Amino acid sequence: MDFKDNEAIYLQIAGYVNERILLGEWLPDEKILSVRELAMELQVNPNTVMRSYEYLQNKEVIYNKRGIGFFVAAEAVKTIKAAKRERFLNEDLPFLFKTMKLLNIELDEIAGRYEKFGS
Amino acid sequence: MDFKDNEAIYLQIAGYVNERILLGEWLPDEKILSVRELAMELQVNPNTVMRSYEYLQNKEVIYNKRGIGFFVAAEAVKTIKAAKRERFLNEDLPFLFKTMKLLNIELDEIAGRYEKFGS
Amino acid sequence: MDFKDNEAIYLQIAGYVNERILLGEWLPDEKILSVRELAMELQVNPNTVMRSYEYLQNKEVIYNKRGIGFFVAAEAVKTIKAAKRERFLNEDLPFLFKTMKLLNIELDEIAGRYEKFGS
Amino acid sequence: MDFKDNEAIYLQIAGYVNERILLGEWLPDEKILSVRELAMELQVNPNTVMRSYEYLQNKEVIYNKRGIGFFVAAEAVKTIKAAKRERFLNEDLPFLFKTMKLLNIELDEIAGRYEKFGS
DNA sequence: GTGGTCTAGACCACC
DNA sequence: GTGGTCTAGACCACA
Repeated sequence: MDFKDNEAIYLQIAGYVNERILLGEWLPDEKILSVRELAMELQVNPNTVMRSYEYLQNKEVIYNKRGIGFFVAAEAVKTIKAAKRERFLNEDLPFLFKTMKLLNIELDEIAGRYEKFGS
Repeated sequence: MDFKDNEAIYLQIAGYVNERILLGEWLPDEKILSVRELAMELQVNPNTVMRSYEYLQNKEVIYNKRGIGFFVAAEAVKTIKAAKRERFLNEDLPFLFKTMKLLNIELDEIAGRYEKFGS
Repeated sequence: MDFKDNEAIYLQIAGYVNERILLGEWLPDEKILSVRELAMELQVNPNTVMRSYEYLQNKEVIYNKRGIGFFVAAEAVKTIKAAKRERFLNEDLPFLFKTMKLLNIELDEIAGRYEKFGS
Repeated sequence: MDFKDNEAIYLQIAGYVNERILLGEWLPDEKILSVRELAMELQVNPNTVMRSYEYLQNKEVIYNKRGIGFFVAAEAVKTIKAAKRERFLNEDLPFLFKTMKLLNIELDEIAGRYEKFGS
């Protein structure tokens, strides 16, 4: 994993953890990598990973058992998707529509491109 | 005008200037507000507006006559739209499609919301 | 039994043992659960229970017979209550009064809630 | 200001800021000390103050204007008091009542001490 | 072993 | 000047 420059590393790590949960690699109530382990794996300072975990804990995506480690929250997938949906509907879509009107792009064209869209 | 938290203010101001040009409020080769005037209007530090103008000058949306002020570039509208189109096709659309798949949102739903979308 | 997040688990376990003594479930000079047994019961690492027992031993609530186990001190109930009273008068009450003033809560309201308070 | 040992310094600083707001020393929408300034004043590392400010920002007690500083939220006093009330009613009071029953302390006695309570 | 906190010092974008 | 992020390294309580 390599990091983009325009987003804080700890947020990118949080996103990375989200992905692994969404992909089902890390299951509910399963222990995730310890702060030090993930820091090693990502070649990053443990403090930075710690910050990601704190962030995810606030978002209720992971929880902590003291002295043992961090665990995937039971509702993690639901929580993550809800957050993404929220953002998509309230921010991304309106922006999209506005841009479409401005550039005179119709839904038909979008649909056409959607067909061809693979991944 | 109030500013979002997650984007640099000078970029938001640049966007605001783009809007006024696109809306035809500021016409080609017309002088736009001076740095100080716009700073007053937006309740912002003049340095910040200056930075926006420099940014827009780089993008060839405005140009400068020394000692007089900044002016809308002749091709400003075309330039702005080209940039937006570029970004729309290469970044926004792929993101849209990816998110739709992830959240199980179909084009129908997008279309439905597009109908209701006013402004 | 499940543990709160803001207090060390070994202290919560100590409190739990206190409760059982106060409730008369464990009587003076009676053997209490072994470290391993209580650890099993509470789904906790034996080290942690050991720490609770050491703590209670310091407080003279329980005592140890080497090779046999831990026993409720003869004066355990008196000791526990004295400690609670001490803390109540010197810490809890002043805090109560301070908070009442700050939040404009009168004794009447406290009394009202006291009525409704069951357990 | 000197720090207790059993609570994280950044939380104690957050409490200290809360106090100053409750006392009316720092008013709504007023700029508070910069991270570096408060760090100097309290003889503490700026990172630690930063952490306090982040914490208070999450709690919506202060907000940030980028490049300018942190400001007291308009509803800060209300927010702080609501949080304190919440905790008082749901955690402190039940504990208080339980202890009273255990120690055979009646409300009368509390009332008596409340009279004498000065500060 | 785990997380949690703190310090020191650095660099950056932004206002 | 402001906050924001990151690193390095330390120490601690807890399980």
